Amino acid sequence: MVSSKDVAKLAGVSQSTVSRVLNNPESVGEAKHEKVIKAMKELNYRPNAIARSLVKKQTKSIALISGPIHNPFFAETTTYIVNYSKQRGYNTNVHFEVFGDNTSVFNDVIEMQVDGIILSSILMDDYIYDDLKNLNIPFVMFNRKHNEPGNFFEMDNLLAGQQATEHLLDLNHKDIVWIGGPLNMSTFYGRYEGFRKTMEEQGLPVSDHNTKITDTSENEIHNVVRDLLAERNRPTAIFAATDSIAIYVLDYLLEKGYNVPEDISVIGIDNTKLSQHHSIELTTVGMDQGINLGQVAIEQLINDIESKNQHLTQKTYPTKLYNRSTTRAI
Amino acid sequence: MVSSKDVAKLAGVSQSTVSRVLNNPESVGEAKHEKVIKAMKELNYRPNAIARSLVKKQTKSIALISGPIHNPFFAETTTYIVNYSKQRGYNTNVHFEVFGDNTSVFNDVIEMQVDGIILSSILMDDYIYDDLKNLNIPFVMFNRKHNEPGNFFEMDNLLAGQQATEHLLDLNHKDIVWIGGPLNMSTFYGRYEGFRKTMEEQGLPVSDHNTKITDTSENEIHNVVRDLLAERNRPTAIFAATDSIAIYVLDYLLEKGYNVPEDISVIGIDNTKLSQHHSIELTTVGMDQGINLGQVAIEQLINDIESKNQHLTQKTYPTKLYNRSTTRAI
DNA sequence: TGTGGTTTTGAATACGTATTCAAATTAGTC
DNA sequence: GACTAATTTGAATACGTATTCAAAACCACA
Repeated sequence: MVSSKDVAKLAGVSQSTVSRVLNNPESVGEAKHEKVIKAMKELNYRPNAIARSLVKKQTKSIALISGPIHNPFFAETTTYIVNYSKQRGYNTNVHFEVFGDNTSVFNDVIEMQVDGIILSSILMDDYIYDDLKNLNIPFVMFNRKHNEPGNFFEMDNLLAGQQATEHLLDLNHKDIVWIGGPLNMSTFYGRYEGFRKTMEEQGLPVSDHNTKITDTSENEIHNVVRDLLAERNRPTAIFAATDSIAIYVLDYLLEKGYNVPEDISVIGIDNTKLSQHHSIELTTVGMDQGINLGQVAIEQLINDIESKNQHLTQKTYPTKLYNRSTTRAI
Repeated sequence: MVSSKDVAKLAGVSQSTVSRVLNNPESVGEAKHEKVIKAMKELNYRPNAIARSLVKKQTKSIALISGPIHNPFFAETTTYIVNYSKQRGYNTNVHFEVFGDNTSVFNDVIEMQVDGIILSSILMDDYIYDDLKNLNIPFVMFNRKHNEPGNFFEMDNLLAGQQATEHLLDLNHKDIVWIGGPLNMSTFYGRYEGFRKTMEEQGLPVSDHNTKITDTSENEIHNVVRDLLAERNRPTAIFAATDSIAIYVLDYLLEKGYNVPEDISVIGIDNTKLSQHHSIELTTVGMDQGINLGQVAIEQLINDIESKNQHLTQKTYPTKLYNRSTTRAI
């Protein structure tokens, strides 16, 4: 490990001067400047970011706590977040949520002294929220949010749930099953409430019978669908709370020889890139094209980090139906 | 920022003792131990990982330089790598390759003093290889490799290229177009060579006419396919060098009203999860199910970091055909 | 040549932790 | 109770950088 001291010795200057060449080149004289540069090259010197972080009290890195990237929604946001952060000079520490308990993830993040945190993975009532606030470093939530106020960026989940349900109702479906994740995640909560309210407005019952809570894994989705198909009165439509779930549902239905939408309609939410693929053509609900929640959130986060402004930013984007090929009237 | 000094003061002990409670609890007496623990809780003390890294000369973090995760292959490897590293106590710094020039990515990585590097994104003749070696920290390559020897994990790309080509030849295709990325990436090079050799063994010509080099972006793939379809003699089969490319090709063909495989056959390589989806059923070539290159590579890397063993590990896994629904005889 | 002001430089210090080394305390034995 | 051995503790130092502060060097001008 060659340090700035080594460079200093070789160049015949003090370590301070080496440091200045790096951070304040115009403040050092022509002659020494050249000597230092030459010595750096000769020794192949690389400044130690860890040491710099310690003294400057900023690591130039952020933590991303993301949902699983087999879900194309999170693949898209993660890509944007990592690349944008790099462009702004920040490294990204990526963590994937641990379903059910993110405590250990948060502990890692906190010790790493990141300059900011961007997370999609928080529960509405997550006790971790207080820790996060006490850290006194900027953090933003995207996709999901917490009950307490904070910076967040989300789609209008309630509206999305309504629109998806209305679409199915318009197509005369009555036996609709909602498949989603835990209701203490704001996305699922909103999408479920949209479903429930719209159904009940039409006098249609919503109960355990037609709402299935899962951990959103492929396996469990398949199990749920298998059970559904085994019932005497099969649903005519499935409302998957995310595109990712919808795509698992489709996979299983097709595998078992069902035709979609002839035998059963499927709708998702998110309007991911994959849902648009012409092999899939998933009917879904999503925001205007071009809005990437990861994008707006990371821009906000880095601006917050650098300007230290403290006012909250909360955005809830409207949604609309993308009517494609996996739903039809009965 | 509450430091170990603050804890020490409150507990009435020295900072050394606080440090020992953290790292060597059995070496500190009962009474002081308790006092320290209590003070830590009271102050909500969190050790500063940056400071620890500086003195211990290890950051407990690794860098992943990955191909784009819209390619499901990389989504799968990234997931495994991040989760496994965490389990072994390492944070993962994720970087996505910059097509054409990864210099700035490597600079970031080097300065961050990571304990190891795992990368899929290196060119066969990448000059960065020397820098990497000179760093004297463990690194492993997966998927792609460099000309110089090093730790790597790959599929047998040459074999894969042969098998895909043979499959198409067996189906009587002669007008086959190969679409891939730059040939200085070992994956594309091997897959292309497998294609070229197999074609030429059958006396079929391989030239610019039927080999299309792209940057593998959706846009450019679409452009290539558009041009192909516009030609008087359309190819009867497309050999996409990755599943990701194949899936873009499929999308475009379907969008333009073509039927696959009736109008044109498409084969990929990688056997990604997505290729197995029943909406897609992509014929492809891949390794035995269950082998995740990211998995074997990250296990090796962390073992190398912790044992400092220096012998090379090089694995080239055999491949086989996964005959699904996007190819047929003519 | 001398004065005052400006620029360039280096010594010293801080960041928060782990660790070495020697001092202090405790335990164990007769 | 005295001595030795074992355990527990704290002071000092190191890690590699940025920064403060004062000294040194340079400059312009009379």
